[in-house]
Amino acid sequence: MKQELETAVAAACKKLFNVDVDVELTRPDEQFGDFATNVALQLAKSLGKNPREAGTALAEELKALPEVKDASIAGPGFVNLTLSDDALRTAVKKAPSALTKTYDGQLVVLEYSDPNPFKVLHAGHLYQTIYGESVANLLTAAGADVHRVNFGGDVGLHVAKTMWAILDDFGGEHPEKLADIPEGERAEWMARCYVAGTRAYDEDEVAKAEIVGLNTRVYELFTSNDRDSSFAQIYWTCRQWSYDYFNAFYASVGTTFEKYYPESSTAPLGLKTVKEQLAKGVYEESDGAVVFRGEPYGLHTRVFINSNGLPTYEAKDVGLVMSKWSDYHFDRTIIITGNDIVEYMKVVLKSIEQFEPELVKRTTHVTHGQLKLAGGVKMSSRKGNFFRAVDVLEAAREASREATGRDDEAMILGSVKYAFLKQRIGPDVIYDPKESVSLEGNSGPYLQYAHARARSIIKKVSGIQTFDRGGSSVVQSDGLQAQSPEERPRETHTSGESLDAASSLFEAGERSLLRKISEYPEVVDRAVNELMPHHICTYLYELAQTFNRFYEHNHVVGDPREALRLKLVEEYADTLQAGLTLLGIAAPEQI
RNA sequence: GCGCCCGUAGCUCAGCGGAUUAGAGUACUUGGCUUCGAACCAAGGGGUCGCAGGUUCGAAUCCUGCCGGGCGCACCA
Repeated sequence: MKQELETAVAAACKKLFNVDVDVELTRPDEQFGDFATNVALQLAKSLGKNPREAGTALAEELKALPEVKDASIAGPGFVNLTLSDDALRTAVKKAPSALTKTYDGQLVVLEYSDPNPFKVLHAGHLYQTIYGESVANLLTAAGADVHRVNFGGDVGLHVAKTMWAILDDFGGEHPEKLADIPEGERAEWMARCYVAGTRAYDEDEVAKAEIVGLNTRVYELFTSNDRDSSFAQIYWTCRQWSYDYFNAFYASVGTTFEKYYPESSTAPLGLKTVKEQLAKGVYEESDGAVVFRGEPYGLHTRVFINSNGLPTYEAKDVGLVMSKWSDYHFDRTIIITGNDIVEYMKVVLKSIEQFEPELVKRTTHVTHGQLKLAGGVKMSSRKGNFFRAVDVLEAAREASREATGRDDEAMILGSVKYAFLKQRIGPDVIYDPKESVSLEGNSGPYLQYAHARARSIIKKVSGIQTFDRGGSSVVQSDGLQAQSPEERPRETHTSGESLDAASSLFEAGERSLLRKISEYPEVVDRAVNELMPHHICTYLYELAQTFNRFYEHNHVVGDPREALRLKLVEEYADTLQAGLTLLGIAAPEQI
């Protein structure tokens, strides 16, 4: 609807003023109308006209459009448009198919979460998982073929630190002692070892030297394909424990990754690529290391291969990017990480751009801020007072129990997801468990409740009217693309009245709700284009408020306009559900 | 020191390809449940949009400088 109107407004400008303009319609305050444009203000100068004059002429011209009930000039020169009720109804009916297929047929590789084996899944990983999953849903809705992948360090210094602490704990290379670690405590035990290893590395010179040695040994497990030595048995078992834990955790929050790219697999390719490009002059040697000089591009210099000949994170990332490229030949790849590595990533990508410019052109790096607990508690995975992914969920669970006395997992997950997603991606996120589980205000549970309440109205009516249709099938039916769309309510109750009432088919409250529902595709489009799900959150909350206002003043069941209103409730519930689904949040029929 | 990001109501945030009277939530005050789930709705107080310039008919939004906060700047990830 929006696009058609924009085209029509542009055409009107062409006709009236003989100019080509890109018209961007906005959604003004409801009192002004359904859409607004400021083209008159833009054009006034070049046309040498008074903006109100130009706007008045444009408004007159637009009144002739069949979709437009009213057009008027306002303020300095805005043209406000009000849709006809027919146009509004059509817009809502078409809403599901109105999504712009921005990514139609494109293969998109989405990389997020990226936890390291041998370390803990921390709160940031959870944030990325939730955000990434929502982006995946958005892209899919926009027509993309999305592949979720995950990158993580199964080699590197952090692994050596954990391994050192394990060996220290076991008093040597005793893989048989792994059996003593209870299954449910494996992940936590490894996290503790990492902390112990890190402390030893920082405080004990001897341990530090041993850890550096272990780092090389871990790499050698791969080059020599060692799976049998005592050291290898410990390493491979713990590595698998990590991946098992990741998979279980992701499943519990509703994500499945198609592919893990362990660093051990990207390191050789990265090393090879960097060495090749070293020969071609992209990288250069410096103090025994291989570096990329970023200064000519306004960036800084980074080490890709250290002076021991081992690939650093930089080289592994080169390998990762190259692996994804050869595996998928994607149209676009989106990498989601914390914003502490923005500059780092620029250097890595700039270096790759020197030999694979197309690949870099297709890469988007999205970053987010740190997750903080309300109250200003700081966390550090190094010190061991880390804020783990499970801690976030546990905090929500506890707050929810306190608030409702219940333990509803769908609601708890919805709380956390919504709390994370409602904020614009980028800045730090302050998470307040109590607020997130609150049933009042802009929260996940509020929306889940709003949805369940609407479903219960529908259920109630279907129970009274036609036992034949069955409650469950009614609520399951997708009203937005329903087989029996708006005709039924219209003909039943309103078509007759509408003929003499020149004003409108819908009463004010009904129209407000309908108008709000009609915005859905525009909001999703925007969220897709900006990769920002928070637009959907803002919208859904406004939608629920609009509905509650309608519901407060308009009876549905038993009203002469019941059929039409019921249809509205259905459209509303379907829209709410669709939006929540895009966010990765469950919309139960009952809570 | 250099670079990147961020400063909007007490708190947490929308709005930032300029524009119709700066919006929500929360907290506070008040009113509304014999009626479809009140987990709701309505009303009120609360803002020099960090500060100062600039561009513009018009700036929270764009540009410059400053102040405040976060992060990053060679062999960690």
